[in-house]
Amino acid sequence: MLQSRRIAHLDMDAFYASVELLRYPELRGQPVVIGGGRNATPETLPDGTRRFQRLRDYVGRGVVTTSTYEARAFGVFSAMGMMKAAQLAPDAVLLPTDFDSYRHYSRLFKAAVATFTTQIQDRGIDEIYIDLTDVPGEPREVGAAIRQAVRDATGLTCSICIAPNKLLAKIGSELDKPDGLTILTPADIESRIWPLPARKVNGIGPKASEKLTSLGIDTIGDLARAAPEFLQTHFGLRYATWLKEVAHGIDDRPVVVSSEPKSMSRETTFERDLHPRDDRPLLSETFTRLCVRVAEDLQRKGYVGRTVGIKLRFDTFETVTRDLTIPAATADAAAIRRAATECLKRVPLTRRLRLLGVRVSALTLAGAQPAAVEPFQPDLFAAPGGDPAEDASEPHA
DNA sequence: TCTGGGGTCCTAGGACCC
DNA sequence: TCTGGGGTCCTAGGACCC
Repeated sequence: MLQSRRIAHLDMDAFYASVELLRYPELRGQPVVIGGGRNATPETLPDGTRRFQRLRDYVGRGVVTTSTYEARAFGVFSAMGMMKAAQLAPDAVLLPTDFDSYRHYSRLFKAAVATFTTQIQDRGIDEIYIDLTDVPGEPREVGAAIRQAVRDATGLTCSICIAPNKLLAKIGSELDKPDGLTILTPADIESRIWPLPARKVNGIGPKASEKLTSLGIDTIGDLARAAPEFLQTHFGLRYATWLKEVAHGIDDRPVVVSSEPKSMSRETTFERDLHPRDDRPLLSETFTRLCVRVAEDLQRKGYVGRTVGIKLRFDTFETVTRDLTIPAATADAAAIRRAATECLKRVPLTRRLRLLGVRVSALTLAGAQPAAVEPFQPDLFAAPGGDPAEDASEPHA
């Protein structure tokens, strides 16, 4: 029996928007939306006041990255198209994303938490899991101390849940958001977890929750009460088993302190859909630029990769990928472009393109001596033309 | 008034090997 | 003149997350 664990999930409150409010305190209390990119940078007037762009002035294909709680009151949430958000909250202030700033504050809050323990799992720029099992003190006191340390280091608030595992900690950190501290024990599952929509479980996304709803399963409690055979019929054994476990708050996944990247990619959505023939020069230039950027990312981080892939999205939003594994891992832009071009040849290019992407996966550390490109095989010494048995096994014409 | 960009993990079929 | 079966790699697509 595994020793009972104490796992925290820490989630920064409206992180990007809150960082922007540190820079522009005069926006506090207003609906503010981050996203869209291009040219939403505020203008500073001669008298020192700033003029902000409003959401109503936005034109383009961007989506909302984050919004303040005031903007959310208008129904503006992450991943919503900006044009739609502008309909809902035309007077909201629009700010461009500034990842450098967010990364800066991300490092600050993670460093603050690291003074308590090294058992931290990164979950992106604004959230972490923390294994507090070996950190002394009552959960509520430890949680309060961490939140205070984060606030002292950044001026920002976060929400924390401390629970027996990552599943419950993740669900729980949302329960008293923003600026919340939640403690969950197994005894709280029925009262606090079961009433929640199944969608709140990390791993049950839009597709699965829609299917569950169509089967009459709305809440996590419904899931707990559903017959295992019923779930298995509709979701397969593996997923059904997992659904049952999460409904009962069971999750043994460890807090993973470090991990190696598996892939690196760059992609871009065009401002207008591009035609493979008419816009060929622009497409070609973009293609090269994406290869160069992926190569730079690999080199900067010290990785090489063996599998090169492309991603195309057509004007219909249909998306296709192709990839190719090459003999030797590389971080060279030209080599990546050559392989990506081979991939491109395997896609019929007739429709207009909305998006183009380049990815390198099967990564290894660049410093590491590569495994022999071709594993040594006695067959290598066979006569050209390969295995003689091959001809013998050829079917009769 | 359509839907960003950077990732991870899973599934499934075919090739190929033993 | 019969079609087993396990393991691994490669490829494509899709769900999901932040």
